[in-house]
Amino acid sequence: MGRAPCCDKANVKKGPWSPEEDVKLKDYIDKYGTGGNWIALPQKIGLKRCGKSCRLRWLNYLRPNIKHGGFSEEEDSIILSLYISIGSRWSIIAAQLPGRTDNDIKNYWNTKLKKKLLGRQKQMNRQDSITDSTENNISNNNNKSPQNLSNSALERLQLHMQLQNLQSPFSSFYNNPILWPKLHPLLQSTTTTPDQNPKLASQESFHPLGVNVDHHNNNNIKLAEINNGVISPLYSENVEQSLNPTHEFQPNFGFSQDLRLDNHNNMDLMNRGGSKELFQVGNEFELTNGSSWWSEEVELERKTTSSSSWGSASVLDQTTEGMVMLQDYAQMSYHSTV
DNA sequence: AATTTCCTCAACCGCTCTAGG
DNA sequence: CCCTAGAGCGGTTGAGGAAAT
Repeated sequence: MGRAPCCDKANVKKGPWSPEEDVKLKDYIDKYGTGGNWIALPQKIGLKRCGKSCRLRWLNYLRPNIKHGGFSEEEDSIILSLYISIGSRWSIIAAQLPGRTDNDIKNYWNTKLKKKLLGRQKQMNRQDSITDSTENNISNNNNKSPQNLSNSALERLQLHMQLQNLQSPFSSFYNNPILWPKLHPLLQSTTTTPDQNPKLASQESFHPLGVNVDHHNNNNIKLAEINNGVISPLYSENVEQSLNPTHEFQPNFGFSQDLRLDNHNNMDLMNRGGSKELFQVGNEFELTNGSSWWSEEVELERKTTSSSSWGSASVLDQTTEGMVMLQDYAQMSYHSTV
């Protein structure tokens, strides 16, 4: 029944590593490397440990250039930005922070950073009462209602809203490009900048925690930020790796099935029927159905037909908000269909 | 000073992904 | 294709220390 264990649990030591064990493991890997086989490694060096445990110990603690504790404001900002963008993909977030491990970042987020941002007096917070009721919905049913939104997505929404209101302790991050996350080198080349687009250069404010849009292209999904019209790819991966291929990615937008962003700042909303509507980023959108963005009837509506509406900050903020909700809603819809 | 509660973080668990046969 | 073993990942646990009572 079930999967065979990766090691003989009865003859394996658990719990904290002793200094002697650390030395054995580190010395061996320093000299010979892992040999590409963690499972066999503990036997080779006479450690009564599971191979997975050795791997974890090496990656999270013994590996050279590991930093522990003392997260800087810049690191906080990067973690926050990426968490809002991609959720709890700790390994991806860790890849943007040299010397940090996914485990470290995960612990730091769960124990400190999240509390710092969301506050700690849940029961006294009106928004958290919404959270609580939604959590109950999550645990009490498994229907396809958007109320099944994950805690992660809710947190991300709360964080985004707080940051929109400049209530975040990291508000300086918004005004300081130095603190903005560095893009992965592979993504940098495709970033659209104001230099490349004179129309964008005229935008005075730049909103680094903008919107993430699912960008389908040749089996790649890209999460991009739209910051006052400036499109900055944040992260990409192969759709076939990230999504179960037997389940089609079907954001339940009501009228749209797919959401695309091309290199000319155009966003395609693919209708279920195959036709598509083309919006240029910067057009006005609004969410209908009041403020209950997780409600089942949420849909996106194009407010005006103006194709050159790069307008005021308030319009752009509204656009941003709507798109954030779109993305979260799409993620939720995908999860609920699996 | 003793006890309880809270917090942190290293480590574990179980699942998915991937490569190779 | 299918199966299997190993790697990798994210969620969770629990020991130990700190803070509160």
